[in-house]
Amino acid sequence: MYTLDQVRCFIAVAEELHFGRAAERLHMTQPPLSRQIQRLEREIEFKVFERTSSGVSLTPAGTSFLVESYRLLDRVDTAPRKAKLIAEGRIGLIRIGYTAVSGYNVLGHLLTCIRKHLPDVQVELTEQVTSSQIESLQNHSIDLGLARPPFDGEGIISQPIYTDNMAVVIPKGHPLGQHRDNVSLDEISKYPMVMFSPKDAEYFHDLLTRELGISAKQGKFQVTDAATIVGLVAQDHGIAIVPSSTKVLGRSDVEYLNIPALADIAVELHAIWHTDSSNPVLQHIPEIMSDFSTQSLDD
Amino acid sequence: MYTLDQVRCFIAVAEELHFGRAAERLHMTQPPLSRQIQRLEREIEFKVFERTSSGVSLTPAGTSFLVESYRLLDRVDTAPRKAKLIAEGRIGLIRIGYTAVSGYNVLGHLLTCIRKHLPDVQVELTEQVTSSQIESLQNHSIDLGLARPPFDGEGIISQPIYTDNMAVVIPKGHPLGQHRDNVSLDEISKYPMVMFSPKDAEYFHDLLTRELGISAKQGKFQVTDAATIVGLVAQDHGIAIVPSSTKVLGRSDVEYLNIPALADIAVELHAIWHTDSSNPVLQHIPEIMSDFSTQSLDD
DNA sequence: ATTACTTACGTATGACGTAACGATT
DNA sequence: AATCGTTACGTCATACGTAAGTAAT
Repeated sequence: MYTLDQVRCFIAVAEELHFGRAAERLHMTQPPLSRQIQRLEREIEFKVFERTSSGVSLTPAGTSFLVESYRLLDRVDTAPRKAKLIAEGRIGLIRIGYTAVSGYNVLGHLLTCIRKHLPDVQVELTEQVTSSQIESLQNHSIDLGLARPPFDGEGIISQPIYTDNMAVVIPKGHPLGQHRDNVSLDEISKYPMVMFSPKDAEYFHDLLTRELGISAKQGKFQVTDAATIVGLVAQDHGIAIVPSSTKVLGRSDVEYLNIPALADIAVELHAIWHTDSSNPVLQHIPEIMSDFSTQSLDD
Repeated sequence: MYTLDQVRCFIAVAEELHFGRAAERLHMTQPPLSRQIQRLEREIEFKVFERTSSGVSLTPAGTSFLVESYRLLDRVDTAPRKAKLIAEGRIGLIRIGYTAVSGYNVLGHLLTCIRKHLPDVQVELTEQVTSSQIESLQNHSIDLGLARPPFDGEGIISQPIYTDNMAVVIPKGHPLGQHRDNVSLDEISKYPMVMFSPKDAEYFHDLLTRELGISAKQGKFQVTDAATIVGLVAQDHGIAIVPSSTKVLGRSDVEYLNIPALADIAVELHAIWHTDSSNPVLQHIPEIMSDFSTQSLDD
């Protein structure tokens, strides 16, 4: 097999079309250069130069081999640097799972931070409920999740990234709208509600039932996706308690009430990842998160 | 700079994760292998292996460098073969200029032959009149042309590829249609004609005026493109004498007359190329042409 | 003690440089 | 005669293998 030195010799001669000058450029004398070329030609089994009376010229195959040689040396040069960048997590891919609600608000800001810190890292996004994200993290089919507690999977690390609060959403013109922002929970309990699913929206479901004492039976529908809940509310299928960030859905057919009973209820979104993920991009999560937390998310 | 031998050593150890076995696979002993890896690590300035008590493992950067190494060695392996194939004209690009009429018929068959002989050669097609093809050949902006004589450019080589004949084209329902295929030239001269342009369709223009003695003045329009001529005939702007291969245009609003006066008029299409084209694909023109000539073009 | 990688040292392959050679203008 | 690439030959660097060393189980 031929060597990189031979390729470098070849390129020099091909560029100079003169063994003497090429040797000079390579800080060597003609004879060993000549031998290197001969050896290269023996290894690759074709002549790269035509040695005529009037000088040296590339053969057709040599001409083609020259461009291949450039590419080869380029790869030789970039391979270690690229490997280092990959290992440092500065280039590569990060696959992120996110809950639908986080997509309304937090995700965009997170992507901005990622872009800022790691401009050459590709991002792949998949909408997934929390339980599915944990499974994917353990499969190693995603690298990072944006999810709601609890995280009971093995090896899952979580860090709070954003705190939202809950609000009552009612259809436009609903009687509760009259009292604006000063409604008690008891009041609300009189109306049928669209509830979060206990399975795929465990966090919100438990929050409503446990923390607020709302009966699951009050819900005529059990829905996973907050956007769907708001949609059902708009179409008069009940009222609901949803994260405030659903406001960015921008629906004009609903109203939000920031009632006192919900004022102290904080709903947390966490970034989660797996301890033994091999993706080097995750190294930068701390710096990205700390940058993220300095930004205002209000809109 | 690191060497390919070092890369091969690295791959062996990375695959075995064991210096001893890797050395065995490389038909050498552990010490020099160990030194090769050390040297590699010194050259690329990062450690590729973690030497722990419990054995050898790849560092993150080493893991990335492994995939780069595979690609590198792959290129080392393919570069000479690729160069040889390019030089032999078995892979690469051939840029072909063709006249509009040749596109109706000959071009397709030629491409079939090229595909058959040179399945891995890409073909780029540009419609050009003969004079423009010659210019492009001299510019080296095309490699091959399909054109009509004469070829008076410097260094142009031509070879006949297809012989067509001329036919009278008349609009459907035209009085000449009654006599079907038994019309004299004199008869035709009574009707206004759509003529070929003397500049961009020199070959056909000269054929009609010189060989058949048709006066240029008989033409109300002078047109470059045969398809346009047939279109104008269809719309009753005159009759015309055009190559028979325009029949493949498939227009039902015109009729063709194969009159005796045109029976012996052969119109030739040539493949043309330039002596000092550097495109190695042209080496295969002879074989392609001889294969082409054994095929029937009638449809 | 054994296993496995690294360091030390002597040997040999091979790459360089000088010198001589051959071919062309 | 001069230029330029190749062959011949002696020297030195580099890479190998053997042997000894070191660290961990």
